Amino acid sequence: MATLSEVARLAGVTTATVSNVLRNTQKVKPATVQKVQEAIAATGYRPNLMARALAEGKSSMVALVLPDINNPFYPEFVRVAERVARHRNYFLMVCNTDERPDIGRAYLHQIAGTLADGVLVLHTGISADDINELKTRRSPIVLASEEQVDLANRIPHVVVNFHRAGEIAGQHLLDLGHQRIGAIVGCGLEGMQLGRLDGFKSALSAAGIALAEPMVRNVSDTVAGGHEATDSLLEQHPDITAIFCTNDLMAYGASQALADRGIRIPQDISLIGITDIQLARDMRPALTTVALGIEQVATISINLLLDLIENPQHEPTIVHVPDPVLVVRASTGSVRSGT
Amino acid sequence: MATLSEVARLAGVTTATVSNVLRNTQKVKPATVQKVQEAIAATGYRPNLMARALAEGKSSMVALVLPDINNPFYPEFVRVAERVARHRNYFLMVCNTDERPDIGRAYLHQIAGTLADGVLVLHTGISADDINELKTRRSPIVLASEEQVDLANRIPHVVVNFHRAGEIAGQHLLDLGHQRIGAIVGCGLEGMQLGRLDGFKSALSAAGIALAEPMVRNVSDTVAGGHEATDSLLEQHPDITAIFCTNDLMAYGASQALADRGIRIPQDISLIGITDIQLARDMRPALTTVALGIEQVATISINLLLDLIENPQHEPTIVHVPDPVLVVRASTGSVRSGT
DNA sequence: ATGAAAGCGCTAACAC
DNA sequence: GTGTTAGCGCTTTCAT
Repeated sequence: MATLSEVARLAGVTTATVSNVLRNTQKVKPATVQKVQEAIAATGYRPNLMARALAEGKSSMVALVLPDINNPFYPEFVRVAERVARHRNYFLMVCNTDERPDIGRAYLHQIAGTLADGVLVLHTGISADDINELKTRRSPIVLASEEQVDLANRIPHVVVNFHRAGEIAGQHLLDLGHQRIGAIVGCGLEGMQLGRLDGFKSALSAAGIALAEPMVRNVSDTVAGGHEATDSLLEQHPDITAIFCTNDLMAYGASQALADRGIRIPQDISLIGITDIQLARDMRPALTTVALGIEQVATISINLLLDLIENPQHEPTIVHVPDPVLVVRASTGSVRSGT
Repeated sequence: MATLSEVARLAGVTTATVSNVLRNTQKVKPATVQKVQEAIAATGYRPNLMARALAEGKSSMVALVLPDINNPFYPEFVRVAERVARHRNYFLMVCNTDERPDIGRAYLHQIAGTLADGVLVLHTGISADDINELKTRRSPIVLASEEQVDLANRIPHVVVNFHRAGEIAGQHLLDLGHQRIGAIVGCGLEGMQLGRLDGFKSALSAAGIALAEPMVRNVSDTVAGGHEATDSLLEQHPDITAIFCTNDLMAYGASQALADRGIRIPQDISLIGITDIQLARDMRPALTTVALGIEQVATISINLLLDLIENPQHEPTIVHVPDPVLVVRASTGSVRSGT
């Protein structure tokens, strides 16, 4: 692997000149540029990014730490984050913690400020204390799409109004006349998805309907979790007319459980999720859901991180993404007509 | 961000000693180790991995370049690759090319040998020429799970017997009595998934059935692609009794198209895929498929890459993974009884 | 417009 | 055991 000085020697100039050719083409005499470029081509030279990073004090890499790359939400997020990062000349390094906070912490310790210029942390169960401990070193860390925002911990956040999402879902079911509704709540690494449930409950109670505790099921945030929770719900409350899931993946599981029992959606039971992942569009019946705007959240999050890298702030920045919006598809219908 | 020399100064030793404490604890006197560790704790020191990589000539990072992180096959692959890499003390850097070969090439040029000690390339449409051009520099590149293996290009390969997978799928449908079968073939970045189709055809012709060309559909390797292809197939060949898809994602799309038309699986039409992604298990009816053994392929691939990094070979290594296996679920049934 | 030289933070001989 | 001394490959003043 050719180095800068080999190129320099071959071109009959010094490394400084080659370095200049590599970025500031204007400073160098055209004839020299020519010679240097020939030498680069001849040697097949490519800059050693590690050495450059050391010298510049900046790696142009950012890390995205996430809990479960198999949960389709994350790949969708990664795709847009990677694209934005690339356009801003950063590499995106995806770190999967496999749902283990200790792995997330290890990544953070090793990477933040040494391999990556900044890191975006997504639901990995890493505590604010862990992050603040790392904050001593000058390398921004931003938390995206957190369930609950703690302003006291002084960490930059991108906040999604999950409460509102739950409320919208609840309101939609109420509008369709549903009153006996089961709720399936995911429990990710950061605990129950309580904001979403609270929003849902508040919509119901505003309409004078209290959501009985036994009609709530807490399960893992997976297809299997949604399936089990639905089975349990159906056994104890066969009279429910709708199921609310705090995310689409569990709603997909719920739809399978209903299909397995020959229960029709939405004629017998309506189903609503939150997020609007691709699967929500692809499944049959297509899922009514509350779209969080993955593309928007990802774009805003990665841009915030890159902005903070290039332009450090003293005050922790909190960015709110636009409110979620209802997307009506085929999985919800009126409680009476069954349409 | 504290550096080695600050730690050294604080501990009253030199950087060499601190460096030794960081790896070869045995060489250093316990009392010194103690002092150094206190200094490390006091300063919150963490090694600068870029500097270390420069000095060691090895970054302990490997890159995984893939075309579409949204295709569920890849996250499943990534999850196991990351885990294996982590256990072998490497970071895994996931690079999504968004189906664009030029992005893949750019990643390779920038990363191979400078940021990463090696790179694993998955179906990204990067040509062997591109890779061989990079090969000058000493940093292994391995191609995993290629559709077709070209031994002449002298690049390490992990090969999957796609032909056999197609054959197994064909045989299964034949065993169930199917004769009029539609085939949906994905066209990824590396062209049609021809090995799989060839295997399928060879099973049929061995049984004396020729697969008519018009019953083959080439489409993009997505849910939507599978859906469209199924619509087209059904319109021109309403009498088919089974559909073979070269992967599960398209089979999922096919199942939606069938559901949309009120066609029952497997009573009216049987459906079989290839790969065995999670979705194949989750969908209803659960998909009969030919399992490629994602976990196995990923493990073998990443291990090969790491082996080559730690132990360079002159001859290009070709590793074959075990043959695919049939997984019978609910989407296929006998052509007569419709069971 | 180009060269000389210092240094980014760390590792690795080799002395002592 | 611990210190000294070179680099790793690049960028970046500062001279010339």
